[in-house]
Amino acid sequence: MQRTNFGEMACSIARTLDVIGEPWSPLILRDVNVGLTRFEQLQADLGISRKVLTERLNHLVAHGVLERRPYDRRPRFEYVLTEKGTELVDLLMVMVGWGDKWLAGEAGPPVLYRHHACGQISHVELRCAHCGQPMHASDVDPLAGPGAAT
Amino acid sequence: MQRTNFGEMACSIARTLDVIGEPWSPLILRDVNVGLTRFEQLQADLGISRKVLTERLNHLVAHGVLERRPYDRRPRFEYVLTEKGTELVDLLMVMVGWGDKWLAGEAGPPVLYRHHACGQISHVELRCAHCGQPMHASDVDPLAGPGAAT
DNA sequence: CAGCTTGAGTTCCTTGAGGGAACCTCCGGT
DNA sequence: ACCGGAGGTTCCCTCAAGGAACTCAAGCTG
Repeated sequence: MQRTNFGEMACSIARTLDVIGEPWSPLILRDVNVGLTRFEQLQADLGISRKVLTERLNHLVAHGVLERRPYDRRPRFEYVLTEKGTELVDLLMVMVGWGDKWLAGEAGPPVLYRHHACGQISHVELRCAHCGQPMHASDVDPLAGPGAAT
Repeated sequence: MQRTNFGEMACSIARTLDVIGEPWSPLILRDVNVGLTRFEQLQADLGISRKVLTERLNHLVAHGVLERRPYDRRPRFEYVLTEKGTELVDLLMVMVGWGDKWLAGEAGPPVLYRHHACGQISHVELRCAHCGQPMHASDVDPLAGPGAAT
């Protein structure tokens, strides 16, 4: 499958997909985020092929999303989120919000989140970083930016 | 490639990936969102194989993200976002935010967004739907929900 | 009416990524 | 010296992505 190169496109969505666009990567980040940081843990939890897991981890490390570091004198490694990777978890939280709302069905969401600041079970909402008002697709106008394609 | 079935997992991230987890789908939604709604337009803009585009569109329609509807007496169709699909665009906006910050490089972001409410060039930020304070991965505790795996 | 055009797919072939299982290697413990 | 476990690597097989050619229906053109 000669996959199209998304990283070259003049689009931040395509570029982001070049980093985590293949379906295992978000699940790897989810697991790393909750403390499943080792190869064997990830493989067992996800049921992913060891070969593919190796590829994904290398890819995520190469893109600066994860950091591979030893945790023993033996050759043992764990994968931890970098700052760049931690900010990607925002994306996961939005996926959770959408999946909980539209795909959970009668059983309800599999996981709930309690917000530290208010102590309530809640979910994320998109706001404008400038004025704090809600900011969805219909609330913005796109303009050509400095990095626009020629 | 006998792909793993993400839809069956008790995880809203995996379920969401089952719907838009393959890398073309977010780009299709992006295009549909900005008015490229017809088969030929999508194919030309994305450079995607016609076969794969057909598969993706059918998949997105089957999952209620897009609606296929005729726009002529001839057999001509356009794809429009449903409410479910429109809410998925939030995910794209978060991807844009991350890509702009971490992947745009020296050229800067390819597209800027002006927020209607304040008129400023801005980007999205995650807030708690309950109290309005910032809500990121480190600000929440996960709890087992009603739909948790047995 | 015959023929052309256009949008929207469908078919077919080739390539290569994902799955799965077996294998390898390094190192500390006994 | 042997065992065992973490962290991969190698191998083969299958099936999805790419790409180009083909089809089909409806309107338009002369």
